[in-house]
Amino acid sequence: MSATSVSPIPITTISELKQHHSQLVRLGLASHPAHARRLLAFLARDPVHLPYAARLLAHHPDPHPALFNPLFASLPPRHAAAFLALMLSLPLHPDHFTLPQLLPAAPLSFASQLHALLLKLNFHSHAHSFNALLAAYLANGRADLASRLFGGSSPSPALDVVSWTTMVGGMCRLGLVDDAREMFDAMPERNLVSWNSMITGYIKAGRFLHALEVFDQMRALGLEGNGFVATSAVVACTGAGALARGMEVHRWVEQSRIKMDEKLATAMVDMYCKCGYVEEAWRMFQALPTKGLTSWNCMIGGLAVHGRCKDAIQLFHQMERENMAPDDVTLVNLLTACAHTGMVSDGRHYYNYVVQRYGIEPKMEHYGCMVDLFGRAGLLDEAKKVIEDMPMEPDIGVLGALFGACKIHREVDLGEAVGWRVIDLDPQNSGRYVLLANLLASAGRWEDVAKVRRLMDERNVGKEAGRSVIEIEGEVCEFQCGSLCHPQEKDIFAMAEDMMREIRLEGYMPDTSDVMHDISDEAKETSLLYHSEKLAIAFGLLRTKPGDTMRITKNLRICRDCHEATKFISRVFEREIMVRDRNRFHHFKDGMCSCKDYW
DNA sequence: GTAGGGTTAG
Repeated sequence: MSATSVSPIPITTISELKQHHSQLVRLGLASHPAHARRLLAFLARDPVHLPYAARLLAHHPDPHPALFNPLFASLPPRHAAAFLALMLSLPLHPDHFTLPQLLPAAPLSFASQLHALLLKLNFHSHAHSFNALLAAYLANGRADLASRLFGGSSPSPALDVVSWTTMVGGMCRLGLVDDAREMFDAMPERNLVSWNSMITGYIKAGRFLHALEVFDQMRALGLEGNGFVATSAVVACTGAGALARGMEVHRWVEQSRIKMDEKLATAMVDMYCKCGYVEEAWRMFQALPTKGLTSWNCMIGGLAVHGRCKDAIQLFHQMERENMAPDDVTLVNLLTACAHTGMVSDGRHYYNYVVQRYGIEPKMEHYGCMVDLFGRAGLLDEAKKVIEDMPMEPDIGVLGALFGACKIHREVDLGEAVGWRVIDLDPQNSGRYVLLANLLASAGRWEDVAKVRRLMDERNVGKEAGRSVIEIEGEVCEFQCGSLCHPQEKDIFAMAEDMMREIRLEGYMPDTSDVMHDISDEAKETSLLYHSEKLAIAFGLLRTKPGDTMRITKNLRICRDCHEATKFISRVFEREIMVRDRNRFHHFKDGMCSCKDYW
């Protein structure tokens, strides 16, 4: 009788399984691989049935690795290890599928046991097993063990392009992007996965310009690329704020045979939003044949960072009309839109509405948004109440939002208390020290400012340097606070000084309240002049003409003084200036900013 | 069946 002659009754409960099993036993079919696999697949779904599965395997007349292998991938490592022990005790040898199934989820100690097994079985030269072991060490944060295995000589491993790519990707994930780059450069052969791994590695490290360099290098070799590489390139442009480069990637995709799938298109929508070209993002979004949840979220979030709160809300309603249910990200984006425009009552309304209507359980980030919404608006008591009433302990982000609000509204007492708490929770984050020092400086408490600075020194927390990127005629230039290394540096400096002199004549007054040094006012003003966005704007003025738009992307938040100065510059020099800071867009035109000074 | 892509407050 053939195995398929028994009609496959659906198995949904354990009693059904037992009935089915006894029927198979009567027919003498219980050991047939296809039936046994089906029984095991059901039993593996719940740990309470594992002893049953173990009995079935232990008494199988002709056990085969193919019966065990599917369990290894579906069971938690602890149970998988028990079944491996059973397998070895039969004794049954693992095959070439066994280790690749076991290794991806293996914690370190299990991985090293499997390493020993790999050597014993002489699977060292089996690329799949060997690469899975490399990946397991990397996944456990052990680049050292992976490197030793990779470079090992006895017995010499079979390295293929996947081994190299596994190392590159794994080291990038561990933050060892420079080591990964060395490996990447040494690769004997690269495929598109390798190129993409290196590009995404730089993206994860926030080194978008390096990511784009690798992308350029790939294209210079005449390689065609695919949707993955294209998406990564677009994401790199998004991170860098490089609109012209992003548009160039867009053209490259259209000229090549790369298919514009939903992920790629959504990445482009995001790129156009975050590079300041919302209209193009909108066109692409509207043209999407199918709009996934992520696409809606991207577009709503894009409107939010541009301060277009009403448009974001309108789009949310359109989303509802098209029967797309929002998720927790949608809610974050909606609340951000409201928070950044001071629309407190709308924020409160949509929070309640979305949570109730769609059954979204408010998470930490939503409480953070609400704290931000109230705090930014100066309703610090409301913000504190959100924290008191939330069902969990506030995390660093929620407290950070409250702290940020204290900084905006110069709430020195509360801010100091929250600031220290936030610093204790995340002592390596330089931004919090700087914020606290600024807050104390604004109250003239120089001794305490010095205390904060000393603590930063003791803990070896460097202040993150301000960096601004400006793209001129497709060329991406980066400026760093306080340092100029550009062929035109003298001209840029002279321009920066001219620029400040001219806007002063128009009424600009330097705002030195954010300078945390106890130095003379003149020295404070000079230190402001070195801010990276001012240098980038000065460079932009040299290279553009009145009526042009400049786009600047910076890594930190724009300071009060730069914000004020840029408003004047936009009017006096007749330029539109878009600045994307860490949080949002500022669109300066005719002496005003799109944020209406609410940020 | 070991390597790679889109959204999220501060």
